[in-house]
Parts: sequence; C-alpha cells; structure tokens
Amino acid sequence: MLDINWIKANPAAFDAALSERKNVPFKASELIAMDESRRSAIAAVEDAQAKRNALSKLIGQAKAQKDEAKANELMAEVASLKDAIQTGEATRKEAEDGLRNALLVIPNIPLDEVPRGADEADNKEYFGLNGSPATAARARPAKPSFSYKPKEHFETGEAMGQMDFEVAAKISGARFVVLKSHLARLERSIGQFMLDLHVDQHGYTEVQPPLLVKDDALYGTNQLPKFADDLFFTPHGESRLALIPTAEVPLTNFVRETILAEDELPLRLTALTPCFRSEAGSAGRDTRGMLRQHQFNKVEMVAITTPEASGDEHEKMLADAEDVLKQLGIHYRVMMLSTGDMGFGAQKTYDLEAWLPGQDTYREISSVSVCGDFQARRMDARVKGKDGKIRHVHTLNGSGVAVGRALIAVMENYQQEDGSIAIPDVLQPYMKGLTSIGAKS
RNA sequence: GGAGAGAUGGCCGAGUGGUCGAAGGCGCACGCCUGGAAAGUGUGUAGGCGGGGAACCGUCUCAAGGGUUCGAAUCCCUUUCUCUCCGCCA
Repeated sequence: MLDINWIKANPAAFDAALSERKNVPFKASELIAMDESRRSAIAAVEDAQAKRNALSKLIGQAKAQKDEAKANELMAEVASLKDAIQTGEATRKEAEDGLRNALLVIPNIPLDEVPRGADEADNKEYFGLNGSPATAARARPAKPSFSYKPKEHFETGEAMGQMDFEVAAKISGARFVVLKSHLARLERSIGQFMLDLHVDQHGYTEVQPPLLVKDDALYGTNQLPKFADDLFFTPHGESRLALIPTAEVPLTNFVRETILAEDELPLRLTALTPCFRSEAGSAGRDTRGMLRQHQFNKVEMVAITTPEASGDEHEKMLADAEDVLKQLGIHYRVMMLSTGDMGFGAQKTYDLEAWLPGQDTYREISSVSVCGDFQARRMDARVKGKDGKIRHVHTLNGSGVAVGRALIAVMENYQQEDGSIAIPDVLQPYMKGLTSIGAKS
C-alpha cells in the first residue's frame, strides 16, 4: 500500500511510475480528492465530539454540585450534537474505507533502476552491482554438454518409473504429481539441503509456519484483494482459511501489527513448506511435467529490515539464492524484471532462471523481491529507531529455491545417457551416499 | 464439541458510570549522588488520525466490533483469542 501523503506530494511521479505498470485503476488526482473528503469528514466529526466532550464534562461538574437544573439544561444542549456525530462518523468511515480500498489495489512503485517495459521481453540480465558480465559469469556453473539430445525431466522420470502423473490425476486431477522411491527421496534431499544451507550459512532462522492463513494475512502480503482467484480456500466456521501460495505469507506476517526495536533487525526467516496455487488463468501453460503444479514444495526466505538496509539485503538474498544453484552445480542466469513483468508488491525483482537442457531454455526457479514499505503499511509493521522515531519496516522475500523446479533442474542437468541421474555432490549425504539413481541394473 | 474463568500501557497489576490514556510496581532513558558501580533519589517513558512551521491543540484507542448513556476501561450484545476441566485426537 502506498502512502497517500507521498502521492499528495508527488502526484506526477505517481502517475508516471504507474503508467509503466498494468491495471492501475486510479490517477493521483482522484486519490487526492478522496483524501480531501476523508479529512474534511474527520474534521467535522472531531469538532462535534470535542463539543460533546466539553459539555459532558460540565454535566459531571454540575451533578457533583447537585445542580440538577443546570445539568438538565446542558444535557438538552448536547443532545442536538448526537445526530451530527452519528452521521459524521458514517461519512467518515465511508471516506476512509474508500481511500483504503483504492490504495489496496494500486501496485508498488518500481525503483529507478528497474527497466521500463511491457513484459518479460524487456527484462534485463543482471550481473551484480558493479559486476561485469565476465566476472559474474565465471562464478557460475557452466552449461553441461551432451553427446545426445537431452531429455526433459518427465521423460526420464516416467522412464524410471518414479514420477507418475496418471496416478496423481486419479487421486487429485490435473496439475498434481506423485514421486516415488529414489526420486521422492531426491526431492526431499534438495529441500533439506537448501534449508540447511540458509540456516547454517546464510543467517536465517528456520520456521515451521502455519499453512492455512486468514484473509488479514493475505491482505498484508498483497494476495488480497486482487488475486483471490490464485488461491485455494477452505471453509472454516463462518469464515474461511486459505492454503498458503507461498511461505512468504506466514513469514512476512510474523511482524504484522508490531513495533520492532531497531536492534532486532534484520530479521531473517526461512521455511520449507508446501505451496498451493490454483493456477487459474494458466490453462494450457506448462501442462507437461511438474513445472506448474497446484502443489509444490518451496524453501522461502523472508527478511525484515530498516529502510536503509533493504537495498543491501536484496543483494544478499539474491546471493543466498544463487548459492543454492552454485552448490548444486546448475547453470543459471539472473534477470532484473521489467516494470511490466514485476509482481504487484515489488519495487524491484530478480529472477533466477535455471538452465534446463531438456527444454533447451532457461526457466524461472527463484524470484527475489524487495517491497520497500508497501507490505509493511498493509500489515502495520514498524520499527522504532534509536532516536525514538517510528517508521514502517521494509520487507523482502525470495525463493531459495522452488524445490520442484530444482528437482527438474537436477534431473535435466545431471541426466546420463543410460537414463540414470547423477547425484550432485552436496546432495549425496542426504541420499545416504547414493551417487546415482534410476540406473538400469 | 460441552462447562467455566479471563483479556487493561514494554511487563506485572489497580480501577464497576464522570475531570481516567488510566494508580502503583517492574523495566527502560536521562540527571543527581559515587573514584567507578550498586543502592538511593529526581524527571521522563503508548500508538493512530486531524490541525499547526513548531510549541502545542483536538480526537480515537483499556482484545475486536456493535449497543445503552449527556458521558463507558467500567453496563448490555456479538466475535476472536488465552487458561482450566470434560470429550475427542496426531
């Protein structure tokens, strides 16, 4: 949620910045007009309340002095204010809700360095701060080469008899998968490895969060009100709960409605959780294989920082996600998303795209975003500085990384001509020392 | 799911219709005291919103929402959460 006072002070910048983004339903001038009526409504109510309070005080004094006549006189006077207060409060609530509801559907303002553009075609490859393409590329694993046409993950997986879409469809329908045997273990190993890496080496605290969340939490991390169609809901009493589409929701909402001390920051949390997405609107996209599922596991990283620290934290979180792919030995590239391709709440987003030789292309495996105070305003998450000043925190989130997609990347990059899959060194301890799976014996 | 008890400031805790954003204590901050510290002592110590350059003023907030009343932390209703007992369960 953007700050109406900022919009008031920078209407041109607001309109210009959001012209780069899709579906922005309001102009600055409309929001400012809404704010005007909100504030005049507040002034009207408070004026009436002040008069009522003053008179009530006098009534108390009159009664204390047993002056019933005066008390009655004052009571008659204050009665006339009642209507004004009541209708004023209704007007005020309407105006406040109107402005808030408008602000809730306005996306975040991209940072200056974000490439302007309409869609992913305008994304720019990112080589690190002050980093040249050459040096950044040297630190990354190389593309593997094959003496045959590399297979896609579902070909190998089905041939192994350890990846089964038909059984999954019988149980749950389309966009589900069943993994079995060594492949199931490999999936688990990848998740464990990544979680351990972030906890042991990158300074995150491991969390087991709830997987069902309230609407309030979803408003905080901007799934609501605009993206309800992407979620699975389950009835709960008179209300409902949503299955988390990402652990970003519970982890970021850790700090909702709190004022943190500055020395508690940065707060770095990570969790390995299932994620549930209805994928409404994705009909026909990525229907083969397990690239796009209703349910998948993901390691998520979340950081809560001061406004000053969020930029550096974003680079750190990107490096933390990159480290996963470096250690797994998977070639990848980093893209800075353009204004047209960024998520609703992001100020700036880096996508990690893993090389998938079977598909002969790069595919998104992680997305690392800095949201500024956008989510903090929605959640009312603040930090009290050493000087006593209270400001909204900054929030960041990134996948570190999606487990299902990492499994795909391992399967395609480590495939062998005989249909087996070599196990990356860092995963072997998790695989009880297995160096290869799926080989014909 | 049933029965009961509760929810007050960073924490503990007083407050059953009037000047209560709220006693007292703890904690914290700053000062005094001290060679330094402890003890002692003094002062200060919530947030939102509106107005204002600021000092400051107004308003709202005692779990949340609604109601009664001239006036609600205090009375009534609904909801949420916590605790105890029973049932059930991993």
